[in-house]
Amino acid sequence: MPRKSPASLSFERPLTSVDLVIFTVRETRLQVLLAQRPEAPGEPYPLAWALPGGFIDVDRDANVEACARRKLAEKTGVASPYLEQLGSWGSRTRDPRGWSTTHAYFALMPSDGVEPRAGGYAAAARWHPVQGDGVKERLAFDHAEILATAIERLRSKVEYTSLPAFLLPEEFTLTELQQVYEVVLDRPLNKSAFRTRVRDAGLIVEVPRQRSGPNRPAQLYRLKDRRQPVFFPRTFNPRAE
Amino acid sequence: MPRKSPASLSFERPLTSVDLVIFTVRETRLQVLLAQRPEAPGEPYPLAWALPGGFIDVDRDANVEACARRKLAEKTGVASPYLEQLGSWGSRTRDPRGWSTTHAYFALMPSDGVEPRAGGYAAAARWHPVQGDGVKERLAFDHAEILATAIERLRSKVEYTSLPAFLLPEEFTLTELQQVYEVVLDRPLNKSAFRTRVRDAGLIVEVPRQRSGPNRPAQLYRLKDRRQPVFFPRTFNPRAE
DNA sequence: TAAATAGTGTCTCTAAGACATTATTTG
DNA sequence: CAAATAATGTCTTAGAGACACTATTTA
Repeated sequence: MPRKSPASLSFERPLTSVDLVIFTVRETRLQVLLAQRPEAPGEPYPLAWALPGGFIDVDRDANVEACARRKLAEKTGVASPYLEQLGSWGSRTRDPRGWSTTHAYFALMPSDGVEPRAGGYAAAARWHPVQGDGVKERLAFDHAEILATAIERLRSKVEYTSLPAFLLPEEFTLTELQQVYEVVLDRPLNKSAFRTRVRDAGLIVEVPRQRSGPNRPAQLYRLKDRRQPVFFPRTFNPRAE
Repeated sequence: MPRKSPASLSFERPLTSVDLVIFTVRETRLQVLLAQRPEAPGEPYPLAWALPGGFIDVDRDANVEACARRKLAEKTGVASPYLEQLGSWGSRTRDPRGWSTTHAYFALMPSDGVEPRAGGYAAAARWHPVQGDGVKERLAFDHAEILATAIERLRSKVEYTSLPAFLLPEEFTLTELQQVYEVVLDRPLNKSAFRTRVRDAGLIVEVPRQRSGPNRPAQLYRLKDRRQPVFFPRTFNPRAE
């Protein structure tokens, strides 16, 4: 039996925030956008790196996802990247200011033309290369755990979905697409198997253009659907989860 | 720029709850545990069926998962079933009492020996058969959406993991295991392929007992690990997500 | 024509699907 | 032995992996 009557709603409420794990690939590395914590009095983890995010504003945000999109636009200026919910975390101890919960989202976007914006209370925002299951810097709150979960989810889904395509600009070659897969998975993939799989899945369409270089030009493609990933019938490596 | 200073923490906080989607298989059907909403004044959706759950108690619950386990034990008496986070929902309108968020978990348990308990403020709790992407009854709040997400997640994971094994009692035959898969997926599976897959995955061990009937007795097995599911190298049906 | 990368073909291997066959119990 | 279900075997097929080979551009 609960000791308090829920009907009264007079009990203490946890803090509620949203955090974003924003991935891109630049310089052939998987990178994540981090914001530096403000130094203002009362702010925990001053100057530490953290996932961009913040408290839900019950007046401005109609729902949690809208809050995530708002913060995403504030940080990156990108209007409609791929966004999916990662999960939620909440405990008495994760924030020194009290019982708090956070709703974590992860976003994938091309790196071209995205310059991190400081904005809000964050002192600075910067791309950080992913190394193993995190970044070099020590993160604020439980953000290392959230980031590790996001990386794990991304790597796992990359085995059997077209997610990495959202890390590329509008038009790309099949080789570029394969390279993004290889960067995220951190292992080489078979070329002909990769191309057959991508073609059979019907997730891309040719555009009437080619990428030129000091070699045979490559056919350019774009995604059929920029919102939803496609699922492949098998994982890449039978050993994978 | 935020209009309010987060440092003060004086802004309004959403309500925070946890909801459970508890699945079992009984009478060869997938069933979900629902609780009836109380009729007390101030309570929304009186007498409607809803997912069991309730507000986080910042004094009793150390974290969100602990809160979920507490509520699970209150409703079913089962101490350690399979439990995984499903996601979170939150909006200004999902609860008439104000901006609210919920952290949804889904649990799998054997039906033997579990009698739903009323407990707490819920008037009654009962197993409801799953039909399609929900149940026959109209659910309170946005619980139909949460339930549909849980069913989708379960069906999807059943294609490539050993999750259904958590719906069975400690000891089971391979035929019983296959039947649970077929109930959840709502389609027949190939017998020899199923057995090869389950054996090769090494998720079960023989117990020195057999199930007798008016026919050849069947070997009994138990799970090697009652906590984590095993991932298969491919989905059952190549057509699946 | 050499360098470089794009793109394809062949052969093998793993595991699922269809379906038949054998095995072991009870009545 | 008949009935019933357990358990296995055979053959086919889809798609990944390894790796060689051909194609097309620029310098």
